[in-house]
Amino acid sequence: MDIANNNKAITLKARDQLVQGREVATELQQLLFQHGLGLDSADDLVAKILGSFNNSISALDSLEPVSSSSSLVTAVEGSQNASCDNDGKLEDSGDSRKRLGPVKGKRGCYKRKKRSETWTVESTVLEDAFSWRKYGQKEILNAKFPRSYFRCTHKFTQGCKATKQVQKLEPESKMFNITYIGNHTCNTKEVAPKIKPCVHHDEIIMHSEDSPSLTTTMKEEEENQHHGSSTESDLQLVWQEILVCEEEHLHHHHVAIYGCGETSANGLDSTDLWSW
DNA sequence: ATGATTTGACCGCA
DNA sequence: TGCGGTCAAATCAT
Repeated sequence: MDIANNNKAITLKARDQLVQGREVATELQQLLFQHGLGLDSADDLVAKILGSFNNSISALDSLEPVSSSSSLVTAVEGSQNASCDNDGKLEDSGDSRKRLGPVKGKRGCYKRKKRSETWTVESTVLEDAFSWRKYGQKEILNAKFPRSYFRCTHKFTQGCKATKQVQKLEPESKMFNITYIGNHTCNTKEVAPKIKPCVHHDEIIMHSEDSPSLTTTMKEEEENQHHGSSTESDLQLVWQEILVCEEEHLHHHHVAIYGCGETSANGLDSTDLWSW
């Protein structure tokens, strides 16, 4: 019944985020210009980012002509209520190695995470500033490659709840879809700074429903506040579709441009991890 | 010896 | 009921 309205709201929300992202990218462009950092590569990158935002917005507009985003909030909030029964207790899903499970000797006795802050990155490299430990891999329906599951190395020592999922996208490309779930609560002082401007993140998408801007993506790790929304997965879907679109436009550059050689704490490397 | 990864089993949710 | 996420024993790497 309300599905159409909901989809429309999601589209509007996605568009809103894109517009904000475009604005911030524009600011970045001006900053680069003003501070005389006019590196050609940086200018090119910003121009591409802007182009991607414009293309995405145009694509959305062709689907759902937009005059204003005013209806967005209420529609989204409405659907949010529908399933937002997050009681907050489910968060500590896998904190204990030995589950206090009711049935002894049974594996997989756990509480599944209901919802936490999630954002998706498409990148050609898997490593980042945090150290991760792989805890699973699974074949995903309709996916060409299995999905790998990582948790923070400090999960048990510091109770860090951050996890990430990594999935290769195309056989011939080195592009990975990396989904980060939850914020790091571990002490990361000793590790590398978060995300540097020259990062390998060719695309950054997020669907943390209330996040003000696409460019705040990686800073999400510093923010623990979260307001649940049932539209998160829908939004992610939208973002990913957008990405696929953009990817077709830009993927030639993506593979070529990045590769700063940054090292990760655990030396994750796509070639090591994905031997297929 | 210790920590990381692999992999099949199991559980929760849609 | 099936899929996706997590657990944990077995195995591998250092």
